[in-house]
Amino acid sequence: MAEQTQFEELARQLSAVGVVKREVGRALPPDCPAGSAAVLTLLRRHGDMRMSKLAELLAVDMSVTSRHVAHVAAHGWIERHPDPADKRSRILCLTPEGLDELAELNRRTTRLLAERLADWTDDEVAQLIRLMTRLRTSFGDCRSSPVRLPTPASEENTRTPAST
Amino acid sequence: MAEQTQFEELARQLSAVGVVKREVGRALPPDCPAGSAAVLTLLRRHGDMRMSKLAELLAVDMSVTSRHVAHVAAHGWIERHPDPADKRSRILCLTPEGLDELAELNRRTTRLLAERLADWTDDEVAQLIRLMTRLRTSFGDCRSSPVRLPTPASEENTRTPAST
DNA sequence: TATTGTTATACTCTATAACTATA
DNA sequence: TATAGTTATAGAGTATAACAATA
Repeated sequence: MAEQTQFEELARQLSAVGVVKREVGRALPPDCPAGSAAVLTLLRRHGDMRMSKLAELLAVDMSVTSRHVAHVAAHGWIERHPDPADKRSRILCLTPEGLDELAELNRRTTRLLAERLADWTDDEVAQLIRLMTRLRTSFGDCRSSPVRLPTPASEENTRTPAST
Repeated sequence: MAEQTQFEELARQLSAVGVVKREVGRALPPDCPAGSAAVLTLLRRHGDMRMSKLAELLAVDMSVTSRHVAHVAAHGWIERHPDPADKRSRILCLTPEGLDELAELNRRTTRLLAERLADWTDDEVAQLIRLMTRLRTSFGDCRSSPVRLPTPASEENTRTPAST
């Protein structure tokens, strides 16, 4: 167990990391805010899914998820198919255009981070990733669990069907 | 230099850490949102200062700083004194009530983090703090530099005058 | 009756621009 | 003319509550 002073310091770090988030956000395309980017990223990582599952992965209320998804769908980056097993549900699927947008997102964020973290070693970045993942796990965020990564090579929309 | 895949993953971690920030935010007193908490914390850490200096430490626009400061001042947690050296400026000073509020903030955030991070070692927390600090440094955030910590024992408002 | 998803409303945080007062 | 700070406005993100459709 760590000391109290450490927890105060960690709270400050959490409060202050917003400046990095904002700068990464400013690097995104103008029509793709951070919420949309998160939707696209999670859909590629976890495959097709329902709204409720996406809300769980985003760790925000489903009403928030609904708005993000509506924005992403309006741009043609995803499609909402009816769920044959439950007519209340909608299955979210990335489109080829969504994959293109995702590639552009990754280009931009990767370029920015590579520039700013040019003097970081591979191991340091890995450690930061590991500790941030663990932090989210400790706060009960299901997104921190390992997931399958679909091969981004295929531009075809061959997502697996939603599991629930 | 780290690999591209790592940067994509780091971008995801930055996007996802919001869930932790939100939960810490929910632990704050209802009349003290995160922005106010940041103002109080920085004033204690760095001592009395002008608006422009606080905006730099917060790493947000001065208009944002002005609103946070107005909220904090309305609660009596700080006072805005005229700067004899420059009539345009205002020197921000923590009040005893502000120190009390700060103590309450620290109690709450510390309790939450101690609960959630109960299985973390002292060293792990220290490493996360170190890496997050370095991350902000790499993004040019001046707040990441080491600062003097005033003795929190005294409840008297004996801040040092602003340096600029 | 419970669950899935959407919409309306409100609040926080942020940035840009216009403005006042002073340097 | 430039700078310190405030205020108005707009936009993104979030949560709660009310709602519709379905289970």
